[in-house]
Amino acid sequence: MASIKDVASAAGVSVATVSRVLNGHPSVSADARTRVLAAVERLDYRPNAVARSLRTDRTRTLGLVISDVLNPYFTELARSVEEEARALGYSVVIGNADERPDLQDHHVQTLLDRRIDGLLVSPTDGGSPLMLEAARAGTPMVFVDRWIPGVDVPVVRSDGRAAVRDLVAHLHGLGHRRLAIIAGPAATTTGRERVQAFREALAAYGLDLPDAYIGQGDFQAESGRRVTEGFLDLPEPPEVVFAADNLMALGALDALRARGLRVPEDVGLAAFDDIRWFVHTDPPITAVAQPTADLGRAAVRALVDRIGGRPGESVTLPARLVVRRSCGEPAPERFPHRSPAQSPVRRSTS
Amino acid sequence: MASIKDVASAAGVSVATVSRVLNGHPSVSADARTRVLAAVERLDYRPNAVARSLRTDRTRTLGLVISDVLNPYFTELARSVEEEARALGYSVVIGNADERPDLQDHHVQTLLDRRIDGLLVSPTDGGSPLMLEAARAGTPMVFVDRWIPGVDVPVVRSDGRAAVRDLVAHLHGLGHRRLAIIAGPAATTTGRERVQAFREALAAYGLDLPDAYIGQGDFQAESGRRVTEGFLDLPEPPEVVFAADNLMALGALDALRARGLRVPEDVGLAAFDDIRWFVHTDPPITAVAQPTADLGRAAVRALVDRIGGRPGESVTLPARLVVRRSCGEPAPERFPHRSPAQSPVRRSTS
DNA sequence: GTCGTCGATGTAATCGATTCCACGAGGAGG
DNA sequence: CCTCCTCGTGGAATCGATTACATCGACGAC
Repeated sequence: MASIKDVASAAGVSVATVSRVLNGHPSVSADARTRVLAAVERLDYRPNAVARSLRTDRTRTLGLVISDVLNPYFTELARSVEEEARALGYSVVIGNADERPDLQDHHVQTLLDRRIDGLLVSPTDGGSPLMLEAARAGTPMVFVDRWIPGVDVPVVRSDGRAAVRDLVAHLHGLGHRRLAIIAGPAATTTGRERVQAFREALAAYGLDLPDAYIGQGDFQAESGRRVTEGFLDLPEPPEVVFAADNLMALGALDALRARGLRVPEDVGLAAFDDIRWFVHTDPPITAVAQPTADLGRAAVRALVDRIGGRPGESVTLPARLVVRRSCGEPAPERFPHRSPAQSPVRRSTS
Repeated sequence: MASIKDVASAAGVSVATVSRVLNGHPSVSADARTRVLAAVERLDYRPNAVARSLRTDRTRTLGLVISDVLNPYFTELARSVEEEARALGYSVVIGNADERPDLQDHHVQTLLDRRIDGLLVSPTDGGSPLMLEAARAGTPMVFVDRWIPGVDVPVVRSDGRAAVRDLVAHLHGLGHRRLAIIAGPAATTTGRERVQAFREALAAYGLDLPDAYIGQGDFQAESGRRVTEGFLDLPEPPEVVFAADNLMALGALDALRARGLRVPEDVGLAAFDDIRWFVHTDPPITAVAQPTADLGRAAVRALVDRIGGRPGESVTLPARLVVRRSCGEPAPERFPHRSPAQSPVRRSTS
């Protein structure tokens, strides 16, 4: 592959002049410029980004470490991050942690070794020494979705409390009283917060959240299935199960189906994180929707600010409730001609 | 950040010795080795991958350009690619083309500029000059899922012909005769092949595939919706719609619902590419499942072979049909406890 | 006419690693 | 005792860019 030297000799100038032309430096004669550009064209020359990065100490690359690529929420986040980054002249390298702290550290380490300009992380745990150290060492960093408390790093996330209150109001209005939650890992902020928001919302209706109705999941489908089975084995199973992410909702649905239970007649189901497929599941699933793409964009802007030496602001955007049929209430506008005979009927499950 | 020089002076040796220790070169004294390792530890030293790559001309990075991150098929592919690559000591940089040739070229160019060791591509079109040139210039390259004919590059893909034959047999057995397909872009191999396989399978049953029953989609949900609406407006709409990927199936489902049609009673639906949610859609969707993770692994192995100077073999794995209820046949084993009263009841929704 | 300024250009240092080559010490073999 | 290897080590070149500094010619001001 042609190097800057080849271009220089082909154009009859020095490498300095070639570099000036390529970087838009003003003091280059028109003649030299055209000769250089012609040589570049002729040789199909492309600057070696590796060499350039070594010299300038900037890679124009952002690292994004997400918790799980198979989760549509993160995939949408990744897409908006890449889009915004591209608009700002950066590339994005994605690392998938698969909800495993060791894999997360592997990717963080690899990205730091590659000297990325900044790091966007949705931590899978309470904070690895590696990440804390990187933050302290001054690596430009921004947390997105999840964060690590006590670290001085901007956080871009969504606040689901209002939406969870709306959800509980909705469930309460439908007559449900025994509400359970499939929680995410306690090591994650979103794992804790969603339980907390749910508990507070229940309290506002004088409802309790007993320990038996808090199932410990790990944001993966299999844990949703396992926890749901536990709920169903209780002497008094919950009337509605609220999954703290969409994959655990999928697992919950698997478990309910395996037992031949109907949703919402036998057990209601709701999820945190909305995805397109929820419209077409049987039944359509009521969910708390985050403004995912906005989060991604805001996170990139905050990170690029940090890279540029500016402070980089934390952002919190509200989530909203999307009511569908999985908790009992029909969504009439989607099925305008549905007769009363088809409305959900409450029946015993055991 | 500490450099190799800092380590050298801290350990009282030359940079050459530090480099030898770090790279496991045999001729280093035990004494020097321990001093170097101690200094590395103390300074938290990590080799600068950028500098190393410049010198060695190897980045230990693979580029993966996929057609659409929002498509669960590609996301699963990306995951298995990263996993296998990591096992072989490589990192993966993903570029999302969003089914746009210009974006695809942008990512290919960026990856080449970064001097990735090899490129894994699922081309969105018939072959950009850029990619053809890169292949000709000797960049180690492997096509996965889709490919560009006439280029001497290994292809790792899945053959859906047998599964499509099984699908048509299934549909024919259910009494369906008017079968339509939502095709992918004609510029992609998968776009063409799936239509071709469908047509051949139909021919085996003496069925025709009229032009009116071939809708031109672009592998995105919106096109599935649009094409399906066109089908429904025909004087004689098809009995079953076969979507050439899962996103177009989603769009088709949207369109069918918007018209108040029932699946499969009014119109059947099948899809190429199976995803977990298809089990829980209303109704569960019959699909052709690719061995996605195997494809990803095989592609990485082929690419790493190429990088190592070995030939790198093309691989074709068979897809298989997964029958669910969306074309008319119930899958009883999935709902073992369902009583007759709870069986799907045929009712009008409109 | 001389001097200072400015624009265009080239030379060379530099980034942080790897690696070729030379060199000295020490041991084996004659 | 001398020669020849081998081993451990350091010096310096190198990868491909950017950029500080020096140089040189032309031109305007005095």
